[in-house]
Amino acid sequence: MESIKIKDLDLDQIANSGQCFTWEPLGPRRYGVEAFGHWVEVEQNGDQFRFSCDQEEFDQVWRGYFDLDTDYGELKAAVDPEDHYLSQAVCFGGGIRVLRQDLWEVMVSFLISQNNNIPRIKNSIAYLCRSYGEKKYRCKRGQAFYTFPKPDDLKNVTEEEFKAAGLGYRAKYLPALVQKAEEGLLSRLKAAELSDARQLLLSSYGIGKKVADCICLFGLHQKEAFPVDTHIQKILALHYPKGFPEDRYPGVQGVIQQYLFYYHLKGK
DNA sequence: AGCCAGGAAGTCC
DNA sequence: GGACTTCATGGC
Repeated sequence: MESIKIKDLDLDQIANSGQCFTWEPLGPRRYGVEAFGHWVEVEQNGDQFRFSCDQEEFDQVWRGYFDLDTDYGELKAAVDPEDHYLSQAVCFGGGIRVLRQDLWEVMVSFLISQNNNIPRIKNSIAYLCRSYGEKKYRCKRGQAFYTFPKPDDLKNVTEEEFKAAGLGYRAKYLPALVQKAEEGLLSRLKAAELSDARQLLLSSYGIGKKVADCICLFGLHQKEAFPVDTHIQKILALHYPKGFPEDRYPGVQGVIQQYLFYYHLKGK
């Protein structure tokens, strides 16, 4: 595919934003990305991007995955200019978008993420993909890649086997989630309102408020979800002692949350 | 070496 | 319903 211009997208920022864990760094501003059984290599040069796929796959898979039909410039322009911390955060991480990832992959990834660090989460997920995902090839005679295992691929995996992925005490949560997926949890989540989706998730073993909100935001693309993790807690305590003014950003709180999170994670 | 990690369940009161 | 403890273990 020929080079295309995309605004408000920075691959390095997204790769390090803690919302996706399987991007493979291939070089400067260049990543291999797997989603929905497809593989693509993307390279960035300023606001110019090269996708290794053809136009049809781009329109069918990657335009949606990178959320390219959403205008993030408009959203950023609505940030309160008197909110200096948020303004700096947006300036620092303005190339972050909320990806439209696979729901099941997000559920498992963030179930694993609790009280965990991002490099370790990536290692665990890579292990799960290698062990239980489908092996595919980037192109004819190309290098192999592994898809994220589906619920069916995991239904006979024991807690002990999950521990081999380095999940620690989180391993016991996974068989329970697989079971719920087999019982149709995913389709119910997709059909639910945000508050109902949250409740459904909260009733799953090992999923609490923060993980539920992450799944709503990253897996269901409910951008009003505002996950509060350790980083956001520290930001709130320091910069928003009266609480963050979520009301000012109706429907896009989750995107704002991402700017704040990334700034605290990678900025100073 | 020791602290921390995109927290949640269990156990008190 | 809140505060406090426990939970595995790799990364840095």
